[in-house]
Amino acid sequence: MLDSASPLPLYAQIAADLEAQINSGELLPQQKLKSEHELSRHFHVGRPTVRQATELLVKRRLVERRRGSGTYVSEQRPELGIFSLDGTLASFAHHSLKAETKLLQGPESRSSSELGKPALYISRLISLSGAPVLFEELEFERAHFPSLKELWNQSSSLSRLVQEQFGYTLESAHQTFSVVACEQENANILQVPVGHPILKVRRRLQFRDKGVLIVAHLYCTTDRMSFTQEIRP
Amino acid sequence: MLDSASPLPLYAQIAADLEAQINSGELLPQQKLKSEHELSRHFHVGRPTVRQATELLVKRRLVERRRGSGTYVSEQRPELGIFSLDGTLASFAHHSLKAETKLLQGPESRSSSELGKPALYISRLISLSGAPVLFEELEFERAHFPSLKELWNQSSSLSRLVQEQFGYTLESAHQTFSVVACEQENANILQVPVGHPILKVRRRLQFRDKGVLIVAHLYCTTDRMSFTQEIRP
DNA sequence: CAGTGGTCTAGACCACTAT
DNA sequence: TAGTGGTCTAGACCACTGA
Repeated sequence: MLDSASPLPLYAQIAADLEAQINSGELLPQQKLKSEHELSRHFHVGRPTVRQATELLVKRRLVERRRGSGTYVSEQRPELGIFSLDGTLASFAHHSLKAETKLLQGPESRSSSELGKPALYISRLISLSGAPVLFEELEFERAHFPSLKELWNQSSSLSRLVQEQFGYTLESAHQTFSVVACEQENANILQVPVGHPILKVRRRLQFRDKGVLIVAHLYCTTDRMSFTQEIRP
Repeated sequence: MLDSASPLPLYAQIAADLEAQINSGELLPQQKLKSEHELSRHFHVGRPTVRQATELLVKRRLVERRRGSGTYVSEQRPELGIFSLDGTLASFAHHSLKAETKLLQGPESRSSSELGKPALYISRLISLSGAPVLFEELEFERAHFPSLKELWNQSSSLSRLVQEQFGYTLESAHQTFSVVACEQENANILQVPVGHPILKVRRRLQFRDKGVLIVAHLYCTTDRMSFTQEIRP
């Protein structure tokens, strides 16, 4: 079950195990987890180790503890708004909006003006019932994402890719908001008149020990769609 | 030193003690804290308790742990961008911009359309070297902020007021971004032509066990000033 | 009432850092 | 090598919840 020799600490392995049970549906929302004492016996570890594990899940709001009662799977899956840190695409899935994503330019090499280093460029367009609402340009520092072209999958979450495939830890995100007049090229893509005011967001993602590895520009037509974000302190 | 009878757990008391030392300047940035073993002896508690305490400070980025070396006071005080959760005003202070804030309408009672309950209304204008850049309207659920008029202080941080004076814990913030044409009233205030596109942000602040107690509307002239935000996962 | 999570102790071994 | 933080054990007492 658990591997003491693994570089992953026991509590992280336990957390991963519990998370897998939640994701697989073995543990349903509002369902009570085994008590800490039971888990302690089940995994053959001390209770503090179990607590370290559930602590991780509590912080990620996958479970909640109720004193005197038990630990329960959270009712609501964490909802993500656009401009969240978890990626642009993920935020649509939770709103039962049928958003179509179209990759405009696949991963291709480019010299980045913002990263100051060779980069991989991706642009995509997200539409809602046929109307374009969000045009997104992304640049990845190429040296840190060697096999991005192969791993790239249009339907998967970009943030998950970075986290799970490359193992980089997002430290912070810096975003700048401005209202701009839509330029010719973007006007064609977003199907708005040239000069139409749109929301532009410049996003820079900083990773632990790595610096800024990803920059993105988002162009949003807020008259067709509300863009929301949810933040937790 | 520590009070075992206090409802505040020991680790929280220790964290508060260390935080006070940092804020008072007793502990300077980059300075090393006593080792966990030393702190354990000093406070007459077990080392896990000390770790629980520093864990709180690590999460708030006041200190950072370096394995094999020690625990150090963080170099940078956490910086805040506008649209952060820590309030609108605070974000200017860290950018060495001389922003003037003018209270347009003092705390006054109003029925809130958004909160659905009696509210206290405040509006203020923030200018940069004479040019208005941000108009902010705030509504507080009146029943939860009884003495806001008296406690209100134009220069102090609003978020600190809520946290420290009223003791409410911010749970999450929900923000919606849209580009709108400036209406007559706001156009006068922001000194832009009627119909000029501006960034509007609707912000709802949710507090633990209380629900949404504060809603705000921000109107930003992004052509005069960049609005940025920094988020940490 | 029994069971739960919240807190805490007094140790232990390890990997890592600095000297 | 000595000291540090990272992890873990095997207990303990408490306040709280729910039957």
